[in-house]
Amino acid sequence: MRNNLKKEESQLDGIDARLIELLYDNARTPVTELARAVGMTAPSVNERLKRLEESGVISGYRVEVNPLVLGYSLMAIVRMRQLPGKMKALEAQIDSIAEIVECDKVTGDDCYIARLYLKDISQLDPILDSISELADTNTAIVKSTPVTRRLLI
Amino acid sequence: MRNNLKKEESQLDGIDARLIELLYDNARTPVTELARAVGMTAPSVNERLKRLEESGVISGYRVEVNPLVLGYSLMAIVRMRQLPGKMKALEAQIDSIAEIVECDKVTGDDCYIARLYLKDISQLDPILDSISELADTNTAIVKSTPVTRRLLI
DNA sequence: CGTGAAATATCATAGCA
DNA sequence: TGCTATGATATTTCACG
Repeated sequence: MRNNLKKEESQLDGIDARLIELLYDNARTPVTELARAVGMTAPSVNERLKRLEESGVISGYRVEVNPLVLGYSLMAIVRMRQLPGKMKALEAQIDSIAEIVECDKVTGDDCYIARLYLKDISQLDPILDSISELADTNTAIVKSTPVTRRLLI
Repeated sequence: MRNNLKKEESQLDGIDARLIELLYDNARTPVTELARAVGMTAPSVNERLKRLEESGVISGYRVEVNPLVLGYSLMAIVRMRQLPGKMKALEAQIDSIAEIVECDKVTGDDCYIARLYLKDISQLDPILDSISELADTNTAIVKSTPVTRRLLI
């Protein structure tokens, strides 16, 4: 994985866009099948994928795991505002909590917004307690997901 | 993709967990290479993957695209509270905005929390305007991402 | 950037432990 | 559940337009 990410917009042609859509649907689709779908040969598709990877457009291929099936029946979104002088400690604490799968630092009154999976609601309190000396928190439980993470190209 | 998702926790053995980690790192890793990594033969790994897919633990394999390289230089998190009687219209509007790549409906004062990509800051106002008759909004710009979406198993 | 062809590697299935 | 064996596919490289 190279590091020559372009900051400027690298526009995709129709075929690259289609390849990415197909790989978003199933990242393990064989190159030959991708080639059939876009009306090209396997080697050309292979080269296109290499270019997309090396230019940084494609940053990876990831398996997607269903947290529900693993017993994580709740998702929560926790907004945090660190207490004075506690920023680094808060970030370390956030990083150490495995149930936090994502966290952004943002402008505005809330400083951090994190996404959290829980096996049941009783897990929430200990986790929030472990943060309470570092930040004020505000927790929302996810009831449904009108837009599931989707592709933007 | 079958639909026999188990609601109860289906615990992974060490090998399944390792396979998922390897596929989280690179979902296109050939089965033979996975097999080498876990000290098994390709057919057995293949069967394990099938089982993980059919039990719903693995819900898919997705390409990951770097929005920065495509010119989306800003990420924002928008919290929304729908105005009376506008819930369905708001959900439809949210769904129609391609830049919103994710949206959750949550408990609490904010009803919806969405993640948004922007090519530049001037794109923000038109998008918020298109929502303003359906919901009150509160927007935070992402400054950094202390925890990038990570695997929970 | 694309192709065809050939060498190498991988996948899928079936039969057995 | 796992392994070996095997035929069918897929990937990769290269010479060439």
